Amino acid sequence: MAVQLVLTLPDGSTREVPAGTTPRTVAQAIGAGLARAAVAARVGGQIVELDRPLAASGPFQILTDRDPEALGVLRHTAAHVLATAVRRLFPDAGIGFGPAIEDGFYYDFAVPRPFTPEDLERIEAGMREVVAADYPVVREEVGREDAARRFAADPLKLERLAEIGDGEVISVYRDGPFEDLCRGPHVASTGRLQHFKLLHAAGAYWRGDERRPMLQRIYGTAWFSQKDLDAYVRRLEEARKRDHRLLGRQLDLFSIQEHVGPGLIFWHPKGAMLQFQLRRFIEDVLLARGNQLVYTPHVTREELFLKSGHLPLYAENQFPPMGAGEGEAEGVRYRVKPMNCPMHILVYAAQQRSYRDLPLRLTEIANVYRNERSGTLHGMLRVRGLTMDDGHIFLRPDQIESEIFELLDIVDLVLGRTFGLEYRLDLATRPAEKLGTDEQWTQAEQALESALKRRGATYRLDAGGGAFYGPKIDIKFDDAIGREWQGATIQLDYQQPERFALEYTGADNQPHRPVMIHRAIFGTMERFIGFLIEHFAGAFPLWLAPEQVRVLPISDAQAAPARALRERLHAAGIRAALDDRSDTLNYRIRDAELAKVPYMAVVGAREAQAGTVALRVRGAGAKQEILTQDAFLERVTDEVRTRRRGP
RNA sequence: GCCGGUGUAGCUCAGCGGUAGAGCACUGGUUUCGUAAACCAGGGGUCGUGGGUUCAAUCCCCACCGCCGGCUCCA
Repeated sequence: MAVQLVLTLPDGSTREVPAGTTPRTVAQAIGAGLARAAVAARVGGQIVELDRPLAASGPFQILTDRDPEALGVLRHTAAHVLATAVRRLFPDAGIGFGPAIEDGFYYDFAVPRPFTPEDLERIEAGMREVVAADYPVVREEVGREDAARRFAADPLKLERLAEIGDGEVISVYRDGPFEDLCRGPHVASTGRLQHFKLLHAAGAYWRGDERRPMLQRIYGTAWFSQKDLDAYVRRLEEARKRDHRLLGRQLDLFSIQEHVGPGLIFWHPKGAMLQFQLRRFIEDVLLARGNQLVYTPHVTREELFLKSGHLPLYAENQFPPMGAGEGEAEGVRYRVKPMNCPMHILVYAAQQRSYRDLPLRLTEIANVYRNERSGTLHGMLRVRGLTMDDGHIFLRPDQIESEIFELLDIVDLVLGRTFGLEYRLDLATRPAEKLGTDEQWTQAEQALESALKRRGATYRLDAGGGAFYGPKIDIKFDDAIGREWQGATIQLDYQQPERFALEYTGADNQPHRPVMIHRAIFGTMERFIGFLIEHFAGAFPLWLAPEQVRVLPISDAQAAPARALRERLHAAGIRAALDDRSDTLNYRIRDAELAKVPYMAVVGAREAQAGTVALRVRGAGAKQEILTQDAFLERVTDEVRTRRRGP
């Protein structure tokens, strides 16, 4: 007589089954429809395949093709199907890892030559054969020696096997001819995979370690329906249209000139206007909150960065020394600065500081240069010449929490309340290699955490992700294609005040060492504006738009009144252009729409007569609105002043 | 930096071992127009750079540079 298990279903009801019953049987007992839609099951907290015998009582849920977790299971199997096909075509291919990832899956292979696009086509066709064969995906638990025998020809798998602890289950999944060391779970058979597509191949270091061999990774995507697959492909296409590199050219915002150098941005007038508006905005915000502007040199004697500790540690990311002769000017080696912190420290240290001066908040929108590795450059999102909105705050340890709280508020004011952006907060704590005492770290981490909690912010814990000099809060966002980038950052630093022997005189008339916070709200103008371009798809809110209004006379007869309207707008501080070219109105409207100008003010005979404008709003199509010039001016200036997000 | 792909006019792209083409953009002219492309004409390219093979290279080979997709790294 088997032991009876009690399963608690999601609706709260319970069901008694003998131990060893499979989820599939339970699903069938609940209903034939559910059994058909079933992909996997959640038992306790764990997702298992449908044919895994149940061993314990507890919460139980059948996952169908409507549960997001089920998609992960399907994609994981898709990775195995991929490996099955690759092994068939390339029997000697070594296998690495093949997980499900967001929107798809990949598998890494050790092969003597990289896959070609033609290989991918053959492999995808091979996958369709594996699907058509509808191999059951069979789980087997094996002993260590058995596993070692099975994967004797796969050194990468053996490496993984050696890491599995003695108490842990070693499981193997087989579909047809292919066997993989794998934790699972999987769908019941390869036939379940129908709607998939291989996307591309790329090199990837084994275990993400650049000292280890490079494997060939094949990426793919898989969905439960053709409709979902099509929607995904469309989503990728839409995302590509928002790419800031494409829009940057189409809207004439910026360029990168090959003969000047990669990663160096030319801000064209329209892009420069974006940056100008953002600078004004952030400087206003910071000045209103007790920051002081400074300007500091772009180059320095190299010793400064030796003292700060950047050299030689950071040398790989710095441009080499400059000057006459062998990297020297008058016998001294100069470097262009990759960071501003030592500069701001010198401003702090230029006079004696009292505890009454703290927090001392120095801020500078500064250009710095970093010799980023060539393969990492990416439009404006990753550059070599960066314009940081960089600030350094010098304070007493007891001021940390309130200052962090204040900084988080500025971040939310700028990113959240002004732009309506979604961003994530990561609390990065002490790494293995660190400087400073454990007490300092504990105090610092607690200060960051309690500031986050006091704000009611949700954040992820990035354990061990802190800098060697202190913990930090990183603010991250996604670009159009879904890649994650770091924008704002708030970092505590105990190290540099130490290295530069910074002091302030306390109320006790004794010298004390201040703590330092590095902070950036936008991060860099390049990355932030690149991100904004993608976020708004180039259709910037009025206050940011390089060109806010375009005045369009219907014919030459309205040239004078149209010009007068443009002058009125200029006088009101509005960036207005006049398009009185001899092209048709339709042509000029199309031109303005493509340039993503927020407002088109059309002036025909009727409007010229009545002192009105026929207003066309970007993206609103032919819907138009007739209003007086006064009303129009008021509306526009009001929207600019309040930094409204529209139109 | 590493792996793969790629580079033809300002942009998007076609082409091919016999020294280059389209659309858009630009310039000139005609058109004066009521909400997403009027018409006609014209100018514009050392085919990324440097070597090599060849009677002849934009095309084939090599190297370098840039770009794209990943990996690694980071604001």
